[in-house]
Amino acid sequence: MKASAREKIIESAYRLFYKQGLRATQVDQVIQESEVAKRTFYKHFPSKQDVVMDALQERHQRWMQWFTDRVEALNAPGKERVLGIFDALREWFDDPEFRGCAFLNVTAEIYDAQEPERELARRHKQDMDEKVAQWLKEAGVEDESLARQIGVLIDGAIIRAQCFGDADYAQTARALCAAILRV
Amino acid sequence: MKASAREKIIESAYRLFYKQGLRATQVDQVIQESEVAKRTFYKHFPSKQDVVMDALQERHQRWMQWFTDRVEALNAPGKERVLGIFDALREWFDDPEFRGCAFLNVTAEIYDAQEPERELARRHKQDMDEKVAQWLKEAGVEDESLARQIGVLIDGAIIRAQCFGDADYAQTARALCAAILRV
DNA sequence: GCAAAGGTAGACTAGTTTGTCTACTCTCTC
DNA sequence: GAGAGAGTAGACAAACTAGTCTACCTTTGC
Repeated sequence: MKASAREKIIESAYRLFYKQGLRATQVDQVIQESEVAKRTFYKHFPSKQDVVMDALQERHQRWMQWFTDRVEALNAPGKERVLGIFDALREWFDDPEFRGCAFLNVTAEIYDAQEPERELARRHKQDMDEKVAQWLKEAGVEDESLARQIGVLIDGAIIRAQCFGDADYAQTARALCAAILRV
Repeated sequence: MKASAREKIIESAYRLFYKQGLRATQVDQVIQESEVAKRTFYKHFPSKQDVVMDALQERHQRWMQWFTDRVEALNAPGKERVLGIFDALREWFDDPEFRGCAFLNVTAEIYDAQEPERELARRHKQDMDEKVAQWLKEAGVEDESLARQIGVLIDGAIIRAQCFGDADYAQTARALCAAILRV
């Protein structure tokens, strides 16, 4: 069952855009790595931005899936599940491929907040926050401002882990989270 | 007292690199905005990276100065001064020119952690953390892990404010900080 | 068995971007 | 008043990058 050209392109784009960033990755590089003809590439994606958007959508879906699965797989009850977020993050930070949150990177790279990539980044964070809010609710936490606070903790931990290459920031944020949950 | 060509270049580079990012800003744009001859530019800065590094150094110095001054100007005692960090941040977030932390942006844009720009970004955060640690010490807080936690809060607030264009994240992080300081 | 859909190799175009170079001017200081 | 130091205008070279195009091949469903 061979992968279609489109799938191969998305796969390479997914990898390269995350690894190197949007601007630093050339269309030719994506074409080379996906082992596809230039013509074929442009048949599927009329412009670079098209492949960027598709790769980001893919990233969003896969990341949310991983995040949800990983946290729920810990099978921890109530507030412990919320703390489990940071155990999942730690695993991510330890991955040698880890290079921060693709969407925070996009936010830093694209300066115009109106661009569709930026819009997607906001939606990604919103979806993440909603998942957190759901877990909080399931844990019996009423205070709705907590999801927002935990959002700050998650992104703070991600950016610090990326900046310093220090996975322990997951633990740092976990301790903060435990404090506000009064666990 | 006219500004020297070098000063004009640094000033434009400082502004443009922060506003648009490193890769998105062309040397020609810096030259145009600084109203300097191309020849003059290359006499002072043999390559783009040279002007990038100098502009980032400038940014680091000015930001640290602003941060220190602003927090200390609040003239709040003890732990209140530490909380004042987030009041200062709020003012920054409200600035229409605000586009996140230049050094977190660099971290996202430059994927090779060995590059000198990335090294400078780490030093910037370290200097910031040291300042926070100093204020904590002056507030009589013994726990040394707190500076690290507050670092996460600061960067989490910055990145969220940037992503969503929502200055209220300063308040969100402030509340978290108050919780761990038990104020 | 054939038409349509999907894929291929890679030359080529047009525009951009970094950096070089020539030839010249202005303004101090000794 | 002459030479040094700093600056100017902008043409030019070289490399890179997004996207186009021609001509051809391979698989698959009917």
